[in-house]
Amino acid sequence: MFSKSFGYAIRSILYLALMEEEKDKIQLDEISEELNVPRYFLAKVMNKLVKEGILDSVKGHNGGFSINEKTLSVKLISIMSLTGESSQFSKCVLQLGKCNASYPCPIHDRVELLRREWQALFKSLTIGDLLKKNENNFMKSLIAI
Amino acid sequence: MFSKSFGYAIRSILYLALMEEEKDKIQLDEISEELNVPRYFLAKVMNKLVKEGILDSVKGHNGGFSINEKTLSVKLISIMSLTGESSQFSKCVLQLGKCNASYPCPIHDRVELLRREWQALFKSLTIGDLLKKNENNFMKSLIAI
DNA sequence: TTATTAAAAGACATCCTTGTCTCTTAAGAT
DNA sequence: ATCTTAAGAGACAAGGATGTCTTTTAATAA
Repeated sequence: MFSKSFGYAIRSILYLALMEEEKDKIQLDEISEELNVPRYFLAKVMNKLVKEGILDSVKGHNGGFSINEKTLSVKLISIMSLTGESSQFSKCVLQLGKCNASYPCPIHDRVELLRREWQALFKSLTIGDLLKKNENNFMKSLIAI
Repeated sequence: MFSKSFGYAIRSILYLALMEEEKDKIQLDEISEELNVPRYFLAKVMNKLVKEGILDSVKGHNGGFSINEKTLSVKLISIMSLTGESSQFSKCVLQLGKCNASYPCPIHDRVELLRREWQALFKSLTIGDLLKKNENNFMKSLIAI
């Protein structure tokens, strides 16, 4: 349902946001170690985020990744389309090419309702929203076991 | 989100149920042709359904697949676990191994609500329920384009 | 019993996601 | 200018879902 890339992306962004006061730039090595995420694979995910303008990066000495003015307002749905799962919201559960309100598959209507809720959630939720939940030991919850 | 196997399974079962009055046994060839589904792959899916007792099959001359007394009461969630997507209901969206009500990830709570609805839907819906929607040209909606 | 039929079983290829490694590029330190 | 550092780019491998083909097994017809 949700790819690993998506999870890695969200967690990395949140990590950068939470660490922003301590350091303005954070290296890939630190992120992958702290969050327990495969380093080289994460590099590609981060790269996509940078290209999309969701994060900033600087090469070379004292380089690294950082959030920018846009980051906190990015909606989760944007990150989902980057990592390729937004099609989930439109694909027919029964894998029919043609399935819509006029020619519904046998579960179309019931599934459509729930889908709308998911879509609404990820269209409205931003990175900033997630950070607001940062009451207590939030950082710990980013780390994979 | 939902595998092709799942879609193939549901559609095949519904096809068998709808054709029951015409023929008591239907061959793989007919199903795969009518529903536009890859033949050999479908064979494996059907085989799982038979092993699970959801469908019956007879080998050899005049053999084929058919529904049984159990079929209509089978819940969609059972077919989902056969085709391997029921784990979707428990896996953390951020791919964290440890994510629960006590140690929630940043989106845990909101996702959990929606998940419960999905789970409830597929735990309650049966093949028979889907057939009740068979008001008009339902069969057409089983055929992939 | 033998031939035919159709499912079952198993080998193999393909595609996509994930994961790993090496080389290149660019930024800062010296 | 040169060296060091860290991101970027590209090649490659592993794994699972999907798709294809061949061989085996079992049921019926003859």
